[in-house]
Amino acid sequence: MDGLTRSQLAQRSRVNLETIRFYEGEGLLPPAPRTASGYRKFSENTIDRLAFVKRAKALGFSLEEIRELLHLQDGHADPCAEVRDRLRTKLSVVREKKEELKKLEAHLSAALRKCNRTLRQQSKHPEACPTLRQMANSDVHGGEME
Amino acid sequence: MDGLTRSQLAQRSRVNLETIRFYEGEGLLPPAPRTASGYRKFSENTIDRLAFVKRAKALGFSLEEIRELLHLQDGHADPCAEVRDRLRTKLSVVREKKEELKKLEAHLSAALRKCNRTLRQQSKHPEACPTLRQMANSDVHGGEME
DNA sequence: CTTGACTCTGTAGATGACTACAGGGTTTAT
DNA sequence: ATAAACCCTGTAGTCATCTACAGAGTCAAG
Repeated sequence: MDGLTRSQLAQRSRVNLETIRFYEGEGLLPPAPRTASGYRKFSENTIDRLAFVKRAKALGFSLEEIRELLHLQDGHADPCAEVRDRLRTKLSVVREKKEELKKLEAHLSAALRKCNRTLRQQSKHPEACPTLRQMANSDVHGGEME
Repeated sequence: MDGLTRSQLAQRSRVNLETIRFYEGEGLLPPAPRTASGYRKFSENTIDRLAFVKRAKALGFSLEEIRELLHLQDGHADPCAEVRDRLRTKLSVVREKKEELKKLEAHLSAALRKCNRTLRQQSKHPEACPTLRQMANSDVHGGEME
């Protein structure tokens, strides 16, 4: 028999049982088809969808934004031109995030190198580790964000 | 006279007035030095620090995690080896996020290309735009995340 | 045909991250 | 020297995102 129950889906995708219902209500999952007695039956690919939501969340997208991404994905066959515009917007957001992460990675790995250097020399003079200082100002772009 | 008032800092870094006090309380900003009458005086680089917080938030880090990043950055001269371990952990988190974003970018730009192709041909047969379908399953890594 | 595990709905509680007062002191401009 | 514009603290309210009941129905095993 195909179709997962809510708790099966919860286990398989490692989200809370109640969260599934919540997501359905929020439009992040499509309304699940029901059995005669009203039990939800989820298809396998709901697992993928939940994984997608999880990943997008971890990248700093709100549920609202994720809903948009999913609608784009579901190809709610709009006047395609509008879809394209939204895609462009999302794409630029994603690229900005990538840039920010690149900077952050650079800061962290520089700090790590410094830290390692210090540790290697610690046999001679213990103490110290002036750790890392300013990794904050990755360019102070006078920019909005809201 | 040097030192920004709370509202000056708020304006310059485009965060809410109250958020500054909140962040101070949460340890995301160091306790600001005060004037004789108890007014806070912020240094210029607090602006950078707030910018850092904003960026990190947009990348999906919680305030808790950001506090850790900042502590690392402040070089609270710990047994350096422990700092290094934390740096490593953060670094791997950042790299994972980068990977996820790369996938997401690929999905979105593929969708965009498809969308554009369709639009270019629309003179002949309007309608259609089977938009994008599955960009969700970027590999179904059977993985945790919490 | 009962019992225990599971489902449903609706609603309330929890957590993180702000945001907005209220009541009172301080500074500045007139 | 008084009003407007700020600052302080403490506390309460808001919004997003879950998470946990409570009360009632359903299903599968013994």
